[in-house]
Amino acid sequence: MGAMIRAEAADLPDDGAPKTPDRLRRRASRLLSQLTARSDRLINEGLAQADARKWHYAVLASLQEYGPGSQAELSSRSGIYRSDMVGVLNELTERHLVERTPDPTDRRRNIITLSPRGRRHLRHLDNLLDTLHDDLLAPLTPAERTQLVQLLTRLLDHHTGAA
Amino acid sequence: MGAMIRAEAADLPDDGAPKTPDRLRRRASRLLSQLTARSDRLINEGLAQADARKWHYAVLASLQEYGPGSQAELSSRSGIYRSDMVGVLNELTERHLVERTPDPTDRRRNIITLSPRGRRHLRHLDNLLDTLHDDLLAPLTPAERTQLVQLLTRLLDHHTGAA
DNA sequence: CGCATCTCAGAATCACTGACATAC
DNA sequence: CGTATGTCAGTGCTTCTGAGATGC
Repeated sequence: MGAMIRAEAADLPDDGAPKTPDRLRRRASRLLSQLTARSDRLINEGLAQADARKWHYAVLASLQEYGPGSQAELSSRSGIYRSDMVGVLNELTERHLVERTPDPTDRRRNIITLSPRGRRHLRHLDNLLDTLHDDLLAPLTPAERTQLVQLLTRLLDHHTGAA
Repeated sequence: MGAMIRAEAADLPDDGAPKTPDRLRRRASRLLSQLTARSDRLINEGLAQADARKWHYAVLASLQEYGPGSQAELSSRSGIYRSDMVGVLNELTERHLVERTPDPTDRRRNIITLSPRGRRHLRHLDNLLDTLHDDLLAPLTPAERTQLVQLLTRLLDHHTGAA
């Protein structure tokens, strides 16, 4: 039976003896990817109930914060690839959340603007994401949450700036 | 030009005015997934130079810490799906890092054991991962690193236990 | 019989690349 | 001319599902 094998295993935790017990669970890279898997699922499922995806939010929020822009500009703002932006904007225009109009001063470009309906939708998504993050960060105190955000921000800035 | 559009945007940061400026960058879920993308690439590329992948490490380390076990047991220990464990173990046995022998007491099972060569390889991977994590966590002090690990651990435990 | 184990085949998703036409 | 833009097609990887064969 499995129980027997497991019992044997407990008796023979190996000779080479890991320098740090439990090191598998404590590797930051593993914690990050496992937690992110959970987080992504939580966020995706939550947003799906509002007929949205996380890239929708990224684009809408960046439009509200920085104003209208070309698709290439939206790409660098939100971190989506130029090639994937096309599909996201197709979905957003289908839902009449943004408008995609040709730039008269540069006919290669489209100017993307947030529609009134998009603005309303964004408010909805923002509230939705607030509650989803409450769930995601449930075990942490407010102080710990801001600390986590700070630590992650510093790491991300370091790796996006340096690379 | 793009500069013009961007200047206009700065003048019209929008009426609805986001409750929290910069909220896009501060969403924990976004920080997590973006940082994890960087982290995963860093770790994968580093391990590739040792002809390894992160699942190799997970399996080898769990074998050293908890001793031999069936494939199903290794699955739950390391978080890999049973169906994907097959391929990982194929790679590890090809490299003679583990041995896969049928369980005499239950002929459905294989018992996986760490080979001497696997033990040596694991030591190598552990050192490699130490330096990779030094790079990953470079901007943080030792105290901050352990704090990050603690916060992430608590979050992960909460979401694996509850679900 | 129901259940567990190992295995394989394939779906679904995502980050990412390459190439093209058009316009600057 | 070299470069930027929007678009589309397709790769590679990973997570995850489903089903079959064998043995309990």
